[in-house]
Amino acid sequence: MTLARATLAVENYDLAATLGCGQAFRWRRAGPAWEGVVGSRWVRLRQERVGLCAETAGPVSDWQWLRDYLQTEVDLRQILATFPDDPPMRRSVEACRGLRLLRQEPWECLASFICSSTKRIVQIEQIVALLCRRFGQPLAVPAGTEPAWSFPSVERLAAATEAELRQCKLGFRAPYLSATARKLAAGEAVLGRLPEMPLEEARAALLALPGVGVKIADCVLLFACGFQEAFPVDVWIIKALRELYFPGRRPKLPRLRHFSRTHFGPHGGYAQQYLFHYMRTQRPPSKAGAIDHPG
DNA sequence: GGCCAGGCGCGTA
DNA sequence: TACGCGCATGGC
Repeated sequence: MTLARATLAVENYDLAATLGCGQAFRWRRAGPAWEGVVGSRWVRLRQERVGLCAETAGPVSDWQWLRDYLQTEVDLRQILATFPDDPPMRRSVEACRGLRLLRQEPWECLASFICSSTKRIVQIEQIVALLCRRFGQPLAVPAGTEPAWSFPSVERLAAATEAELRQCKLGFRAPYLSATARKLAAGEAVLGRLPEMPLEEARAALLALPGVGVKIADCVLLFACGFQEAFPVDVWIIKALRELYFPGRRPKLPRLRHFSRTHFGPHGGYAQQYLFHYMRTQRPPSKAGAIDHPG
């Protein structure tokens, strides 16, 4: 089997922050590199001075699919310049200057986040890995590398029983994933059309799917559909906004949602991911209950 | 053993 | 509109 290699030229790119910040769930550290799956290809990535070194099971004549996924052609400085100039935002950007939003495949993103509710990121990664191993297609990988599978298709998960999904540790999320896969398989929504819709229309289409609320819808809009003003509000962001922007005041969720929509600008979702990563890496909870007792 | 995790859906007021 | 609760599962 041939191993295809390329170097994607890019500046201002923090590969570890980008792949490890909880927006995608299929990347693993492998020594100095990261290994994962993009579409139907196994991929190994390594950060180098001139850009990102990429390897896959070849041949590959055109690497645009990977540039699109990694968003290496996006001018990050222009995006960062739109963030609000306040101390929490400056600290968050300083903490991971080259963090990028990926452009993920909508179905994989949607299904992964349906699995995410009240789960830690490590557990979401485990669930997704189990789903891929059980229902995905085996992929070509270099000798000596762990086997890899594609993310299971809508049709395959629609055909899976709830019991089979529960065996992948989905718990109460199993019926949600099953029902959403079946709706999509029946043509009741077309995820590929979401990026061309107005934001509110795309969000409404996602909210019509079982197991999809505002938070998961916004994750799909932001991570897979290119709506960079979509601002997912989860427990980490609630904690971030309360501690960093409203210390000692503990505003309620509707107030925080309004603030998230109005304060962070046209790339608010991008800013959200910086806050999320900052909270998880620089300000991890020192003890249980820290969310309710910021200090 | 209690608490928490990139929530959602449903019942209630 | 805005709570409160149950839902599986695993780590600390």
